[in-house]
Amino acid sequence: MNDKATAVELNHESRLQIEDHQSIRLWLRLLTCTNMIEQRLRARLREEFATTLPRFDFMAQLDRAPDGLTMGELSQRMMVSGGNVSGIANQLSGEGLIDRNPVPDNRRTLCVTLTDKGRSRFADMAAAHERWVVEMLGDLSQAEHQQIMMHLTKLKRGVAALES
Amino acid sequence: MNDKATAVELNHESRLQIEDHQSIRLWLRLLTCTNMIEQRLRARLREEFATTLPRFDFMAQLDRAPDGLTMGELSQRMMVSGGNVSGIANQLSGEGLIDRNPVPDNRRTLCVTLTDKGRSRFADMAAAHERWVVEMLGDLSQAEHQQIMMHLTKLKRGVAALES
DNA sequence: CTTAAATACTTTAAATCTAAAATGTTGGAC
DNA sequence: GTCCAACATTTTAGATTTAAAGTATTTAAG
Repeated sequence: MNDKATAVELNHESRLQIEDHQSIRLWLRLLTCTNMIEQRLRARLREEFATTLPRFDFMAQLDRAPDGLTMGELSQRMMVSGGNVSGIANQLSGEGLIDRNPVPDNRRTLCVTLTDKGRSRFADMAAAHERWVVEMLGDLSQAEHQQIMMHLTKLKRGVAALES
Repeated sequence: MNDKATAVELNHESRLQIEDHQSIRLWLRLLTCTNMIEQRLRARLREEFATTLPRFDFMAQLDRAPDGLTMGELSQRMMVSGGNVSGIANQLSGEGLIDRNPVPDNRRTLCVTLTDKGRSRFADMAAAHERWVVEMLGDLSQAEHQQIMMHLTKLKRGVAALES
């Protein structure tokens, strides 16, 4: 990338026409920010840990849930389809990073947990991941953090409250 | 989806442990908001226009650039890989929605424009798309809009300014 | 002029993702 | 108890995505 200033201009919200509405602008700005961060995290995970964002996300969800999660819970939390979760679970299970445990009272359900190996592997990645995120969001002050959080919370509630 | 309140809780930032840092929380909240909006837009585009978000985005970029865009410009603005843009261009070209014009001075370059059919098709989708976005972001006041925009602008600059 | 590096784009291979169908399980109505 | 709808997951088929390799063109250095 030759010219950073140019690169910044050449994404979603560039050259919006004046009559484009404010909501659209806000949505495109949100999308651009998320994409920029996501692409950097994706590249770093690949370069430094030879893994992918969905695999990292899968393990992150499990790390936050010491009692394990069902496949359905993982699907909801990762906001991806169930079939997708099955595929990633096959990989991680094959590599000995997770266990899929039967649940006594319900033979339909699987409870997924990190193995010791998985938890230790994730710990390394999580520390780096946090450094990267802090590096990217570090320009914002504590107060700004809180304001954006507040606004995004309201936004999220509003979207979630819509029907369908 | 049975219980909206439950669904809202069961995504990326749920059950974060106390020691998780604020930047991570903010990033996950950003990701959740974007994903929620993106999934709704994706579903609506499929249901009502039998198209996909990347195809819509491709046409939106062209609609905003009356003189056309090269494949490389499209790739940068859409923030996706070049190969991806090639594939979508093949589809849209096959459906007569775009033209790929040679550029006199540079035989490597293609200048992509919307056809009349493409521009008219896009106009319908854009109107609906804008309604959907306004519906989702409508809870926020004018002042809140401006504040979030300001913050996201700062965030975007900060991320873009990082090396690599 | 010749060659090599850079550029613009396409192709390829592999992973991811989705929606929908299929499989197996559970629970309640009757 | 039987049946049927709901549920949890996997499988399938197809589209999308990416990174990297490949092709063709341009630029510029020697």
